[in-house]
Amino acid sequence: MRHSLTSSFADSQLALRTTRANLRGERAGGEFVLYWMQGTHRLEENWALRCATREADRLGLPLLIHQGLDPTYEHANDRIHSFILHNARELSRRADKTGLRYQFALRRRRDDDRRTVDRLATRAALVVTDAVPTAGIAERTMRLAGRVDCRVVTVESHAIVPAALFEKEEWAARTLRPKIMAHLEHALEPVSDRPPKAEMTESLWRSLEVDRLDLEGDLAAEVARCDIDHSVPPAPMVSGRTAAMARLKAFCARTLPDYDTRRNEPADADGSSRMSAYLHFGQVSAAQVARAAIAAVGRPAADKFLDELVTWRELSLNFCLRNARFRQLRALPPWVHQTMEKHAGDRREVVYSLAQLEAAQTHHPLWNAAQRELLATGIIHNVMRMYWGKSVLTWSATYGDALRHLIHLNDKWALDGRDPSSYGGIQWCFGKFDRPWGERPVWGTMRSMSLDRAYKKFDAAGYERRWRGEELTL
DNA sequence: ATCGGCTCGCGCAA
DNA sequence: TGCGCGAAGCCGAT
Repeated sequence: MRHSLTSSFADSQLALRTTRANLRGERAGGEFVLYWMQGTHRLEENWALRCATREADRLGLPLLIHQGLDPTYEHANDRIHSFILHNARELSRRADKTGLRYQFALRRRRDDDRRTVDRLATRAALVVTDAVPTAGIAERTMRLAGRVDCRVVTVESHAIVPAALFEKEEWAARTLRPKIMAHLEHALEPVSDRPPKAEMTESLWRSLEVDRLDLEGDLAAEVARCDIDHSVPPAPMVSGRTAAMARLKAFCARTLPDYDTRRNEPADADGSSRMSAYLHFGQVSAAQVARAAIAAVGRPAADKFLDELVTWRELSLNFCLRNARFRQLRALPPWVHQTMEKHAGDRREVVYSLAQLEAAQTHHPLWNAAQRELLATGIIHNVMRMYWGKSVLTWSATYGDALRHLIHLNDKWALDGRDPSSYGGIQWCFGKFDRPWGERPVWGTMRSMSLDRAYKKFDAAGYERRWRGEELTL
């Protein structure tokens, strides 16, 4: 059964996901409700958009969806810029068809201090935006909330089960799993989406036309004109909802039935869902992915995939929401700190600089293959990601260097860089969510993993061949 | 090929 | 207070 947005189910979800970012009131005489789209780049199953739509209806105002892209975010580059811009083109076309007003502003130069959102906010009754703890979004939101003189609220759309239900930092997957799974079925019930009742007049739409980018233009040329790092080229993966849904459909039909075994084979190009980039930018909702998986193979069969998509993904969100130090060693549990202290002086077999790691110039061909996959595609296969991270842990002068280098490489090159799941995954390599294991040099009691042993477990040679160098095909 | 020990602490049962 | 248990490991004994 489908719920309308006025049902109590949607009401309670929305209430759980919504937080005020300042204590100001609605602006009297505001001309529209502004949804500032920061972290959830979709028009469906977007709780912030639902919130903004409902507020617009309550106030009898039209709704403006505004998305902006600045050159100032950390590692701003062609890969991330073009992934966002190509999705924006699709959003714009879809908005036109569904009666939504969507616009995109591209700030090309760092010295351009125009603040499009501020200007829009001075005419809005209130601002609704996405609640995301990473990628600088929470900080950007708080700065705006302090500057503008109207209400700013944030809405969380990342999780299937509202993150607000879990107030404290979870210890491990096993502590969150039973709680989150108890809510899953209910949380997956679909809610229908409708455009706001009040249409925006053409004159209002035209009067808001400041810095509005023509998304039908040459997007590559737009990216080239931006004051960003042009050394990170666009990834081959096609951005946008259409591509994401096609990939999801293929994955559900072809891979999901044998997911338990195929997921452990990094040489199998179609063995994993490859949804992480789409999920990171919110181009599709995790709930939709989960529903598709369950519809395809049913409940026990989909459980392994759901454990990753729901439990581990939302464990990472909980981590980044509840632990402000999610990018630092400080976030790790006491037993890790004790063992790091004890082994800080252990001799490292090799120490690589960030530049050597980035250039995939280590002594180990399998590690270099994973790094090349990252450089070429913006993705490292799930299984290889662990070996990639665990290896750097032992190849750095300090644990802090290792963590910084991994976060740098991932934030800069990965399409899901800056996602909570990325930080959760990297920190897992340092013992987060894990338990201690047998003590060894450098590793201490952190779980060790050996690249050399990988050849006995899966077709590491095949993976190595696949990412030998020149081949950049997916 | 399989098994246990390595080692910690949460969260539940009692 | 005790006890079971845990993303994917490693190593050595059998």
